[in-house]
Amino acid sequence: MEALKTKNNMVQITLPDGAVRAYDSGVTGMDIAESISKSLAKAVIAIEIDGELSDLSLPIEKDASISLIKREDDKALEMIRHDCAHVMAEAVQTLFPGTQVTIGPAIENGFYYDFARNEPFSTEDFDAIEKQMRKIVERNSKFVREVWPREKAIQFFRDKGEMYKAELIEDLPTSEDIKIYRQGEGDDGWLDLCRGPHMPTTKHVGTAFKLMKVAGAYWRGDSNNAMLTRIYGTAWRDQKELDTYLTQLEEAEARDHRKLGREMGLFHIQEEAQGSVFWHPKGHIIFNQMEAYVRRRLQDDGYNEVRTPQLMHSKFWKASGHWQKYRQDMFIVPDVVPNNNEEGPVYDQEPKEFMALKPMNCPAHVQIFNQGTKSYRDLPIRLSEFGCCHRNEAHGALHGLMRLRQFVQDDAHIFCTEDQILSESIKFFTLVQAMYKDLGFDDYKITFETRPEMRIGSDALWDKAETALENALKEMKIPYQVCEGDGAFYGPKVGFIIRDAIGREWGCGTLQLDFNLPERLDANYIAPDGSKQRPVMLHRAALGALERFIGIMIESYAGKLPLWLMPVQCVVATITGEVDDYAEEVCAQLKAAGIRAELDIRNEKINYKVREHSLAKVPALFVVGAREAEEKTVAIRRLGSDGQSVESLEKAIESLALEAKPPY
RNA sequence: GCCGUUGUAGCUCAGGGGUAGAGCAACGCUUUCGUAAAGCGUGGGUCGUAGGUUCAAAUCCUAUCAACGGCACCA
Repeated sequence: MEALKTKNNMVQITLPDGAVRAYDSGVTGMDIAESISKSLAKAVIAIEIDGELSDLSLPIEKDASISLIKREDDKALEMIRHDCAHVMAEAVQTLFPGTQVTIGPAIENGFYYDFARNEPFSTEDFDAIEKQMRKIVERNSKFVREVWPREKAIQFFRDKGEMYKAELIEDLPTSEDIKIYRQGEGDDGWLDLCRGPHMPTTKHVGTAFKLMKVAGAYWRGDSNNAMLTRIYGTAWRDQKELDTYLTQLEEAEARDHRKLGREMGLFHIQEEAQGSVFWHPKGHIIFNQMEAYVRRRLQDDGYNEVRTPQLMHSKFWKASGHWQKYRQDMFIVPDVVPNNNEEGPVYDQEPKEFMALKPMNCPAHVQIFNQGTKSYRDLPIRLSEFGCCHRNEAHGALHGLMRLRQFVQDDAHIFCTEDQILSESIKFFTLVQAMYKDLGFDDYKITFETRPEMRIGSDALWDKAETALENALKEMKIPYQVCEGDGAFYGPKVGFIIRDAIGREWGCGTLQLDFNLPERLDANYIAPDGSKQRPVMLHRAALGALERFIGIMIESYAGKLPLWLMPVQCVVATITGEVDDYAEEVCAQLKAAGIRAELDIRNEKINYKVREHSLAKVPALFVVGAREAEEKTVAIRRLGSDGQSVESLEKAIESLALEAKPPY
């Protein structure tokens, strides 16, 4: 390519294919598009300048690499959604005068906008709002970007009664321009404070959007502030994409673990024990299998399993700091024997001493560590427990198996020296990765969460802890997301996050580095020089709460769990009553081979049995009729296939038993 | 905890000021049948709970509880 000379008033624009063109300084994305082709100018909706999305109308005043974004590009989705939020806000303010606007970002699959209004919206308003939105889109107004003086902007919104917007502007850093986007004609056009960028006109929003739900949301995410009304919507490039999304959503809702749990007879929750699970026989098989699996993994990774008290004196929780931070969410009981009468307990004296159901296991594990004298030679000590914990979670937080008041963690605490932090962390990350792979999860997010505002321990200690933990992550070369301020009150935290059927994220595995609790609970070991030293404590759970993990697995597998976890692995179903004896023999042999098998010799047609067991998600159906009994075979029908294969009984059992082996 | 929605048989849902209805499931009888629902019959609910209005409430009102969707929280 011929080298281009840069003149003072020219900028060099590098296109995605590497071509460099010179334009007058102040050239806009639209100018560039027009200079390339008319059709491109028609299709383009935004420009990426040095990797940052911007308005097509923004003048470019220095050399840059750019890429023109068309409406069909993936990157356009975010803009369609953001613009759609603006269109919705205008629609709402048109239909409901007096409603204040606050913020309205694009989110995954759509957008939302938070409104302040005395009367909350209801889904019955959606039709009218959507209709108004379509009018605004059809109006095809330009999105015009304006930069206002700060004071004018504040005054303008105050005069309009938009106190939230005025507050937002006041809090913007003074270095930042106050950008206003107008989407109507003239001075009366609807406008909003916005960082941008936007597409050229409202028409680009298109028609593939739908309002989804209303919800409450606190102003600025703070529960001390006013509650606003949030309207969620979804928006796509075309109707087909929207339809696909809505269908997916419907299918995902059918995988809801609460629905499947009931249908498959796994568990239930009732209001007399809200937030706690009644595991039914079938569900408890899954629970036990998971626990056994974890136990095998931990045993081979050098852990020692323990079991500690449910109720412990409050002094431990005070010493650990949990009392100070979490006592509102703890189940606390007086440490005296009351007279229990019809109404409840009666105390002769006001109780002064208290016990608490353990909300977590760490202080108990420290008590075990503290028994006897520990030498540096003993470290690391890894104490594991299927710890049953109780937390009095807020009502609104409870969610099926995902968020409970009573749950079992695959918890463990590793007591080690500072030198061992890196190797122990890596050992744990390796274990978690192997376990998630075993269980069929390769899509999970890893977070690195740093010191929160409410915390114990000195900043120096936190510096040390955060560096050590982050180093372990870096050493493993795993991509992770930093979440400032999200750590535990005693130390920084790595989180393993998995999504449920409809995309909600749930924290599962975790590793927390803690220099604080050993200090507070006076844990120590004898160092090589004979001095007493504090061990470091690693709090870790691979799956987290077993209940939650099982819930996620149910959703992820749509109830069709791996064979080793399925409560009923095989049903032997007869075609006629004449082969009952053979069917019983088949079932007995399956059980002898370690398969969880059931017999179905009911007087029902085979079609009926096949349908019923398929709906119950029985992974393998062994059908036997006169032919099979005669030949000592079974007709195998596997869940999800509509055909069947006939195999000798021996071979069928052998291959099923092999498949039913747990992954570890 | 906050905002909104919902709460009728085991499940899915209809109804709606005059004293409860369907399908599936359950139970009984008939049918012994070759890969996703055989036929007939029977039983089952005081409509989340507590008050109130009314001659009369499941239906209207109030309170309350729970579930659901978000928000906040999540050691």
